[in-house]
Parts: sequence; structure tokens; C-alpha cells
Amino acid sequence: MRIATWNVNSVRARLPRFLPWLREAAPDVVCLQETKCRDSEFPREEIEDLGYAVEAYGQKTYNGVAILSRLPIEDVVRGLPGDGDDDERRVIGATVSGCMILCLYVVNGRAVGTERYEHKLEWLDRVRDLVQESYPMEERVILCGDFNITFDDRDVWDPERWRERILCSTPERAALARLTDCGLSDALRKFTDETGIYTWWDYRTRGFGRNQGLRIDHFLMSPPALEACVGVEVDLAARGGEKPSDHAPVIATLQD
DNA sequence: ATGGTCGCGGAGCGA
Repeated sequence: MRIATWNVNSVRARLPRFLPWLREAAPDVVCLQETKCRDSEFPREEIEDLGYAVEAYGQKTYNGVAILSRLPIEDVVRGLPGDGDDDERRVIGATVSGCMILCLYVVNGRAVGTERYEHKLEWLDRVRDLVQESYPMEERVILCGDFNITFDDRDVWDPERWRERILCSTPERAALARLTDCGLSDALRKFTDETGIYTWWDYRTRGFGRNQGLRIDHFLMSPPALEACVGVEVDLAARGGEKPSDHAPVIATLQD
């Protein structure tokens, strides 16, 4: 099974890039973040025409997640436990081919020390609680998405510039560690310990051309999923060209 | 340059 995660920064604005990519890359499962539209406005037919079932959980203007699958999909869950209808839509989960998948768009947090930053840390602990409660590490469990956190300085193009800033601060990394402490591993690090592998580049600084990026989109896997995982790749071509998202897709391949 | 550029929605906010 090949599974992709991609923060598309509006699924409707990205459609001229997304549909050709989906046709070419053709992953079995695609987890999307920042779809930025209501479920009724999701470009469902165009994606179904390529052979994918569409499960969306979106809202107007902000946030929004979705799971697309060309394999049978079951047990779809929307939101975190306790979320109401007016809460930000950042989580969708499903089971595909025996893999329990959780697609996350983690709170950005704006800047260290702000109210949104504190909310980010609390929100991550709610995800941790959900994983502890409902995702047995004996199963194939895959958390993926835009975590808006770097694991360490290997994930940062200029660690000194980013020191203790948003996406890189110690409390954020500690909150991410509390999640992985449930028994999950950063799947990319099964294959390489190199620096310079990034998934997001700021539009404003035009950082992509100079590879001034951060690795904030991740696959976290339980031991059985990690064992089956034979590769994690960042699709840099999808970040180039006309009207790209500010994130690149990341694709994981699992055997069996 | 505590800047810039996107997307949404039609001004200013979030990222």
C-alpha cells in the first residue's frame, strides 16, 4: 500500500495541480489537510472519477481534512472526542487494508507564548489521549499529516535562526514526543538520518528555490506499520511549478 | 526589513 499526506492549502485552488498529481502518483490512500471548504463544496466527482472514495471533514475558509482511498475504506471517524460541530475540523481517521489511519492538521500556534500556542500544546495532548485510548500499537497504526512541528534541528534549514521559534520550540517538540511515546516512530528516520529533507517552504521568502524549508509533515507509525514500511519519500516536483501548495506531498510505501 | 506571498472573500486574517 502506498499512502500520501499533503497539505494542499485549499483543495479547490489546488485542483489543477492536484488532479494530474493524483493520476500520476496514484497512491492507494491520500490524506489531505487545509482543504478549506465545506464538504458540500469538496471536488468529489473529479476525484471519484480517478477511482477514489472521498471522505471529507471540512469547513468554510479554514482547516479541513480528507481521506481519499482507492481501496475499501471503513470505520471513518471525524474530529477528536469531545469536538462539537463548531470546533475546528482538523482530524479524520479510517481503516484501510488493515491499517488504522489518522489524518491530522495540527494547530499552527502562530508564535511561541501566544494563546494559540498554548492551544496547540493542549490540542496535541488530546490527540495523544485518543491514540492511547483507541489505537493499539499491536495493530498497524499510521498517523500522518501536517504536524506543524520539527522533530529536531535536522529538520530545519537554519537552526540558529529558528531556535525556540514556532514550529521548532522545545515545548512543541516535547508535545510531539509525548505522542510518539505512545509507541509511534518517525517513519522517515528508519531510512535516513540526513539533514536537509523538508516538506514546507515559506511562500513569502520564496524559500523553495534555495531549499530554505522545514520538515513538518510526518508519518508516525506503530511497530507493525514501521516494520512493513519500505520507504518514505518527499515529492519535491509537486512543490515546484505553477501555483504550488507551500507543502510538498510525502508518500510512504508499506509491504503486503 | 519582526519584511515577504498565498487563499479566502471581498477587508483583514491565518499561515
